[in-house]
This record gives sequence, structure tokens and C-alpha cells, in this order.
Amino acid sequence: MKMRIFDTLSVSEKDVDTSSSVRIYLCGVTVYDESHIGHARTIIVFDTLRRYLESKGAKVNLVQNFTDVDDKIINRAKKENTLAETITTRYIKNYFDDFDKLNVKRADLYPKATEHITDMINLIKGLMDKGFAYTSKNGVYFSVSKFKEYGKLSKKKIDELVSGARVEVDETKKDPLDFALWKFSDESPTWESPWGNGRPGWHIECSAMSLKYLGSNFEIHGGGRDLIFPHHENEIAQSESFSGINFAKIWMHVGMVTINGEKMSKSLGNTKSIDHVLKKWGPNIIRLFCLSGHYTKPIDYSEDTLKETITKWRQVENCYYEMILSDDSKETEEIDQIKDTIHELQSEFENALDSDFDTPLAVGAFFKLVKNINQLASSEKLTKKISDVMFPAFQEMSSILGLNTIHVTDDEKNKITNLIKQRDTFRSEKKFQEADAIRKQISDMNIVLIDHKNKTLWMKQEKIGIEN
RNA sequence: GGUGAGGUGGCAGAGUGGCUAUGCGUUCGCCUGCAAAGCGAAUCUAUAGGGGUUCAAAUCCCUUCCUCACCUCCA
Repeated sequence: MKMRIFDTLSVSEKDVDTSSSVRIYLCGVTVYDESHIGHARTIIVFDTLRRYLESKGAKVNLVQNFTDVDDKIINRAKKENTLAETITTRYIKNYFDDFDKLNVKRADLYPKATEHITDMINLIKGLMDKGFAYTSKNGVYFSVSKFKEYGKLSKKKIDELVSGARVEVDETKKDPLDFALWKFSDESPTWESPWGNGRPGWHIECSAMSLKYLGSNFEIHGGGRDLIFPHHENEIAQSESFSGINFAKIWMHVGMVTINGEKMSKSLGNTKSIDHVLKKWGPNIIRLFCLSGHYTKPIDYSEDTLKETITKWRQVENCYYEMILSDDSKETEEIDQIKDTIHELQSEFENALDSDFDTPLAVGAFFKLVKNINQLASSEKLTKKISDVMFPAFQEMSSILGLNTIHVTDDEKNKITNLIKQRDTFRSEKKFQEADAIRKQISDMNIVLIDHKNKTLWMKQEKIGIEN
């Protein structure tokens, strides 16, 4: 089945062409501070999208930029009395630390704005030549009135924007809506340009880098909803004025994360850094949380919601260990029926993702599978044979969702098995104190024991910060 | 003011005309030496207010109220 994604520009779902390479440009972060849960959501959504497309056999080319030249960076550098580069290096490292922990696969390319100044200058030159840009006292500006379709993405009327009067007042611009392509400045960081020394505007970097690496008409351009205006609107104006053809085929925008129903912002002081949420909840729960609502809608970060997710995650862990520790001590029945169930759940999972990337439904299908397996285990019916049939489906879904149960080494495994044997001996001799001592010893290794009728199941549980 | 998205059981969250998902929570039970986890059963009977269309509406139309986001940098 073809995958469909909602396109902000045409306000309709569009087919994603997976027959050739799927080129995706994702607006990344400005590296002047720690990343937060809002960034995490957008990036996890795209990571999951990428994993899904790849599982369908598509070749994905994912490019995600770093904005490493910006007023915020310069201000921060001033404040710390250091170079902008020191700041950006620190937070790029910080970015990878965070997102590696969140089990986000590396993009194919992470271009930095500062390494593409020449591309931007060439782009601006082209816009100048075609009459879309002009110089003024403060910089080079894009002339919005020259681009007739301006406002088509954000559905804004140009005259309403003007009368809104919230646009910055700058007497040197021909039109208040015009935005900077190049800002004159002699203050570091600064680069030479045909028009004067300075630094690029924010919007031009994404146009330049996406055109360079993905061409003038690629499959998906993404980012947070808050980038629709003005960032993506301006990118369209620049890119389409330059190339003369339509820019991205699909504009995919991810909803915001709120905190207890409120917008998350620095000024309110309610941002949750990735470092913070990782310590509190761990990667799997954060990923499940980020995928728990449809990507177009806002999701709310609240401890109660996250706590629920812990319960769900424990079920997944339980399920995983039930499967890998199952044996063939019993007859296997109903294997055909089980295969049918798996196929049903797999198509439920795929249909959900194919229809505008409905991760909440897909996660639901995954949990149905987990429940199914746990039910079999609970009724002592989960044999090795059945596990062998179910495990690949479980693995496939977890890997698309980017979930990772904690694995154990063979050494650990042997150690645990031996300890359990000892404990069983004590138990059969009704030496419960000794048995409990061993359980304590095992639990110190983060291993939880579950006594079934004829055997003891063990599992390594992820440590969840908030539970301690 | 403009634009967009919403208002569903204690909470979360599906469902675009008809048999009212699902999850969490709660209660009881199974299992266990105990525990934990898991499983089972029960519980809750909801669709912002008011009109209308229809044999039938959470679902369509009108209207009122409310919430949120974006309109300035923002994922």
C-alpha cells in the first residue's frame, strides 16, 4: 500500500513516492542551548518515519541542518565571553549525546550553516540577478512583493500581514514584510560578500543547503509547526524564485509539545531538557510519549501521562523476556491461528503508518501484539515454537518505533540462571529467607523474577529515574 | 483582530449516521511460601450548551460558549 502524508501546502494528503530515493530535509536546531522535549518530538517523529520508509524498502536520504550562525548564538557567546564557535561546538556535541541516547539514527548528513556560506552567497546572487532581492543600509533583503505566491504555505494574506503591524520596523526596508538574506556586520562571526561583510539570514541557509544536497524539488520538507511562518514561507519564496519550480513536494509539520497544557518556552521557564527527561523516564518512554499522539496535533507533557507509559513499557519488557526464555516443554497448539493474528496485527500496524503516519494507532497495534504474547505466557501456552513465530513481528515493530529492550550478555545470563537454580533449591526446601536473599542479590542487578508454575522467568528491567 | 486545531467516561484517547473502541486508574480474582510482574473479570456508559436535519447523530447543518497554537525568535 502507498503511504500518504498530509501536506501543509496543499492541505491534503499526498502519496509518498517510495519507488526511488525519498529525500527528506528536516529543519534542525539552533545550537545555542540544550535541546528540549519539543525538539525531541519532531526529531523522533522523523526518525520513526525514516525507519518506517526503510522497512518498506525505500532508500531514504535524510538531511538535517544545524543552524550555527544566529543572533542567539552571538549573544550567548558574548555573555560567556567566548567565541560563537565555542558555543556551537559545545551544543552540537550536546545534541548528539542527547539524540544518540534517544536511539535516534544518525541522519545521512548534518550540514552546518557556517560551512555553506558560499552556497548562500551564490543563491543570493541569483535572487539579485532575477530582481527578487535588493541591498539596503543594513543588508540584502528579499522583496516579498515580487513573489506573487507569498503566503501560500501559512495561508496568510499579504495585506493582513502588513496591517498586523507586528512586523519589525526597519525604515531601510522597502516593505515591512521583506526579510533579510544577508545582514551587514563587521562583528565576528563575519564573512565577505559582494555586498559587504556580514552574516546570512536564517531562512537562506535552509534554502541553500536543501537545494545543494537534495535538489530543487525533493519529497519531504519537515520541521515543527512553529516554523511554517515565517521560516518555511520564506524558504519557499527564496527557493522557488531562484529555481522557478516547486520546492518540496510535501510539507510535513509536527505539532508542539505543551507542559501541563501550557506552551513551553524559555520565558515561562518550563522547558524540559532532553537530559532532564532522559534521567527521569529513559529513552523508550520518551519515544513512546512522542509517538503517542498524531504528529500533527499537540501533545501534553504531564507526569501522569508519562507514568502510564512506564506500565506499558514494563509489559513490553515482560513480553520480550517471555519470548526469549520460552522453551518447548509443552505441545504447541493453534500455531496457524497465531500466524493469522500476527498478520492481522502487522497489517494494522502498516495501515496505520501508511495513512498519514498514524503512530498512535501503530503503537496500539504493537501493544496488542504484546498483550497477546503476555496472555499466552500467562496461560502457560507460550512455547518456543510460538515465540519463534511471534518474535520477528515484535522485533520489526519495536525497531520501527525505535524501542530497545535491555539485553543481557551471556555471562550475565549464566550467572542469573545459576542463581535462580540455587534459589529454586532453597524454595523447594522451604528455606525462604535464603531464597529471598538471592532474589535481593538478583534484583540488585536490575533483574526482576517472575515465578510461573513450572519455571521462573527473569527479566532485566530498564531503570526508570522517577521510580527511584 | 486574522488563521488553524480542538472541546468525548476519574484521566488519556479512537471513532465522520445506526450495534457506544482501547488504554490507564479502581475493585475483586488467578498465580505465589511471600512478593512483584503478568493474566482474568468487574467497574465507569461519556460525547461543551442550545437549536435543526433524520426512522436514527459523538458523527451532518446552524448557533453560543470555552480551550490551545501560530501571526516576533522558536522544533
